[in-house]
Amino acid sequence: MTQRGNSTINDVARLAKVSKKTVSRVINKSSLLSEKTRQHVEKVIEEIGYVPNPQARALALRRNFVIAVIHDNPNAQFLVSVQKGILEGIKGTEFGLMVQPVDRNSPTIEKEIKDFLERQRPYGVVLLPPISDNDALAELCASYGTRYVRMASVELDTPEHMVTSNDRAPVHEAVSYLIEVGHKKIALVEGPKGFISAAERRAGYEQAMADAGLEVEPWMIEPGSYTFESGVTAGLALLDGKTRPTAVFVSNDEMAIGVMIAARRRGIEIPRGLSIVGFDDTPLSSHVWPALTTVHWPIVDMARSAALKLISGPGEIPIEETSLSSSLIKRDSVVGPPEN
Amino acid sequence: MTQRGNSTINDVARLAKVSKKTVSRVINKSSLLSEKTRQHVEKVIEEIGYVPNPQARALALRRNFVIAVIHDNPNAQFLVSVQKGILEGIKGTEFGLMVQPVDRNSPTIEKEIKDFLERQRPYGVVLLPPISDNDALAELCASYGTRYVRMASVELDTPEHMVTSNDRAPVHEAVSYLIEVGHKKIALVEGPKGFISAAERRAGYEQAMADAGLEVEPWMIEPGSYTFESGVTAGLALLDGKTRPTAVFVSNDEMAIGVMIAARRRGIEIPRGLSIVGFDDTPLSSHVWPALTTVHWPIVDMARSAALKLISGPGEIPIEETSLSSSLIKRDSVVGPPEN
DNA sequence: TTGTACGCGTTATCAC
DNA sequence: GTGATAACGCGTACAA
Repeated sequence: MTQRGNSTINDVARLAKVSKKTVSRVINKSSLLSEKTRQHVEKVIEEIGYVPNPQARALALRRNFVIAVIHDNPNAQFLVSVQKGILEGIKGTEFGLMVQPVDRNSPTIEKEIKDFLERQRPYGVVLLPPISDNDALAELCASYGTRYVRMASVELDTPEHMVTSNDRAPVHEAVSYLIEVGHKKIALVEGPKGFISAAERRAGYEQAMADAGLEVEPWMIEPGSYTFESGVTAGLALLDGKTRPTAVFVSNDEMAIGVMIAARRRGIEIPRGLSIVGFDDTPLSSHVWPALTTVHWPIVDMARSAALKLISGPGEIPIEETSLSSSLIKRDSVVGPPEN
Repeated sequence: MTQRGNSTINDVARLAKVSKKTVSRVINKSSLLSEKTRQHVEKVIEEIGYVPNPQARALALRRNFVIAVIHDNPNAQFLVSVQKGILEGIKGTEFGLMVQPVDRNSPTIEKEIKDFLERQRPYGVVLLPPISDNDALAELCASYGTRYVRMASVELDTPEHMVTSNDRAPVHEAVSYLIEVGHKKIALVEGPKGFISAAERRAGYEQAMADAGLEVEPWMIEPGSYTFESGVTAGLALLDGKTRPTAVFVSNDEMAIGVMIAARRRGIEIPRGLSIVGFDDTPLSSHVWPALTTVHWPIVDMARSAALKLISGPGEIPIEETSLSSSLIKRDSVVGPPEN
């Protein structure tokens, strides 16, 4: 088969007996063109199967059509949701999506990102949590003239550079819900130290407890790292402690599943013996037994919004997505506390 | 902050009082250079913070440094594993990874891919199942001079264009294992019609049954679509049937989790009441209760191998990854059949 | 070992 | 409306 895309704008110009610029105008749908010329040129383009070379365009325009997501996040569902959202955002445009993982704990993280930026020069990047809270990385992007948007649970930057979810309020709602159905001994499994989202979710928990006049005792709080295993560990610690909680808010779904497993190991039935609320609303959460009550986190929407912010011109502010609020999804992992 | 990467090779040449070509040689580490000149030029590069423009390079070299994964696969864990493998394969190179989803059921799938190829002109693409079995799509890539590698369960193309896993043998092993521990009424939950992997896994099942002199009766086979929900449906159908299986091989983990849920709904304990074997060995499979016995599918290795095939020159054949065989991971979802 | 001149395929300028 | 001509920034023959 003859290889496509081997003809250039010059070939078209020659065959159509017009100038390169005219062909360029046809391609870019310039309005200053006689209908006759346009049709003629389009016919030639069609005939020889010409397609513009994106690399040459990128050079001439001094920009390419690539946006990248830079992350240090091992959670598969989260990553795919983000990619889905960004792809929705750039759908119908010329943009494509690149993915670049980095190592948060590496001392060379800045160099990793630098290298990536230099090698690919994406038009824009979206920074995912937890590395999105690193100001130095954002500045690094800026120093290359690369547009960036940061996804986080707190406003860390100017609005044009941020897509923010409010984690605190929905967690407050979730914990309040536990309190409403009668729980008093409500534990918290935290996210990793240093993660903004972890701090926000903890704040929501503490606030809800305080608002209800419930004291948060030290044994009620277990550390976690957003992984399944850490959820199991935290769950076991909670269940093996002197005092047992009757309910627990777990800072993400994956850990919540871990807590469920821990409960099973101790022969505790959920939700009778322990009510659980998670955070994220990953597909997983409805695939376990019992289905997990959790906070829906609008990752896809956030990612779409981020993409739109990146590709929209400086003037045209994208319509603010108003549905970026999280909400409590009530399923089967919560009931009132056991009588006693 | 002054913006990086705004200086060009000409600036360096002028300041260093050498020619562009000499600078180019320094960048590309040509050996034909006096050490003195090299150091001098490198100093200037350092001073003005010059970094080569990748778009210009791409134009001059007539190739960019992007490889893309094209897929129509909704499974998050699978996608992320593939991305991980590819990224491992291109680590240390100049390549970056793009992601392009397409709609398998859309009549315009060829156009979608065409548009993507024209817009981005990746150096190479890896085609994931199930669309990897579409010869027309592979030819499409070839017609643009884009290198491609197809991931599948069967050799569909020449070795340079294929990364293949053998699904049949490990499924045979898995079902044989069920037979060994005493099961006779072993059901199969199939993958979607038309998927090569589904057919291969079914073949492995049937062969194992035949080898053991066990007959596969019609009620033993339930359709599925690789989704959790279809697993629940298939599981219920199996359990509500006239005859109940004592074990079931489920063609992927997600459906296997669905079958587990179905069993719970019917009050059947796993593995006592029903032994289950899955396929994939996703992290999920060890996060459920009981932990799922399953077939480990070396997706990451396959993807890495695919990337290496793409970026290696026509001469240098990459070392064949020998560890691309799947293997049975025994966990807790299988015991012998109940006595009777 | 280094430099000159030109090509890569497109867009932008500015005159016609 | 249209067309020469010059960027855009880097790589490569070929010459020196």
